Amino acid sequence: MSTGTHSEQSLTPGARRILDVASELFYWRGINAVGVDTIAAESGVTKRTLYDRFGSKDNLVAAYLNARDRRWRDTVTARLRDAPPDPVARVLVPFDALPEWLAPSTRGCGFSNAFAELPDADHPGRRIAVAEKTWLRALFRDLLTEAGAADGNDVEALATQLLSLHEGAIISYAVVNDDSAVAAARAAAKMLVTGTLPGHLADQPSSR
Amino acid sequence: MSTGTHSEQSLTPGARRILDVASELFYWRGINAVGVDTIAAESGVTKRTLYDRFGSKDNLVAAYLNARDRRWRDTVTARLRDAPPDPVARVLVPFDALPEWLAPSTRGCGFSNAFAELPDADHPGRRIAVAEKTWLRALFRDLLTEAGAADGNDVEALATQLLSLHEGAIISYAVVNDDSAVAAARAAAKMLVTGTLPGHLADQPSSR
DNA sequence: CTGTAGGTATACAGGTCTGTGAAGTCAATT
DNA sequence: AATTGACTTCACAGACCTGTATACCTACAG
Repeated sequence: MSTGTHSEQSLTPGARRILDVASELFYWRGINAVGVDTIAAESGVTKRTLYDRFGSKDNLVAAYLNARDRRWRDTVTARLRDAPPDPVARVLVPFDALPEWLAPSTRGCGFSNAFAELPDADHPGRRIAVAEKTWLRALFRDLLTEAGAADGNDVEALATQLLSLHEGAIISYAVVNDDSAVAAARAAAKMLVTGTLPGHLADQPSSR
Repeated sequence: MSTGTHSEQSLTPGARRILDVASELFYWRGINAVGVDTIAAESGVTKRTLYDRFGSKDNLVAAYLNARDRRWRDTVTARLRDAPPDPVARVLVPFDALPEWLAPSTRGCGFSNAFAELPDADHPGRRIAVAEKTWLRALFRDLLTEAGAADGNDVEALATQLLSLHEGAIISYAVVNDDSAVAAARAAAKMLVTGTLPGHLADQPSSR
């Protein structure tokens, strides 16, 4: 029992600190490079407490990715809520959220990194990483549909293209250290969207 | 001495086997998840030999990435050599090389993965990963220039966009398991290139 | 007053990690 | 005949890994 199912804010103070410290260390040093001893020590907590709260390192990794996933989705949906109604602009919202999300980081995307570190398809952490990208792709698809794209191959292909641009921008930014990567990817995304959508300005609420 | 500087084909049979095995294991299981004991055993070689040939695990990691980098660059340049002279098609060659390069893999890009696993900026392996992406971006820039793009911001931004599409396609393919990701990214790249280049068909050998 | 939850401290089991040391084998070159 | 390169076997250091066990402390709720 213990953790995993609820995963809510029902964390004890110690567990909260453990998760915060673990998140920081997992992201910056890598999941496999950080041991539970370090996490416990850095949290001001004994290893016993860590295992009482989280059960295993794998669970802690999953909790880290889950929390990160929720933060990311909340960030995007909040920006969508406050975004202007222009449908094309809304499609680009995930790109607008990126600079703040990536901050100064040279560490790239925590989910892609986790994917790289967890080859086991059954690892709960890997599943969360996959779910995050799947969610983002679905979000692009939905936003495109709202923007008046006809259902069909075009929407699917365009959603994939936007996802690729998005993920690739993070890599270009982190690996090649290209500060303009996100803005460039956003511009490319805009071009693709306006170039593919049928009503090129899509002002009227679609043809349905 | 020993390894690192020459890095050529001057490998002893044992070293060759070690490098082959290590490459396979590092790619599929992750660098930090594979120990030298496993590599030595799987190579039919003692740990002593491994250290005599490569000096350290970090060196072996660097050798792995170096070899992979060379294979990738050779693949792309060979395809460029055999490619038709159409300048736009030549820009897309790295995308055409992807399906064969990624094969059935669900493990994504070995360099991005290494980047995720090696947070230390001084690690020789990380440098190689960065160099690979930097090279690809420069290649896109050069191919765009040959395609008649005017020097300036456009070329730089477009090169970044192509790199992002390229890297993102690998992630979409590996993480989301989207088989069409590479083709979609290629189509997007084509759209961006033809939409941005001045001479929209760029048939004449540029304006210089 | 008696549990229970959330801790603490310490020790340890059983393993794996990278890396080295000492001594020796075998084949090819010089 | 001597040397060198490639390699083996075995042992070991010293650190780190995940995970558990024993025992105690404190605050609070029924």
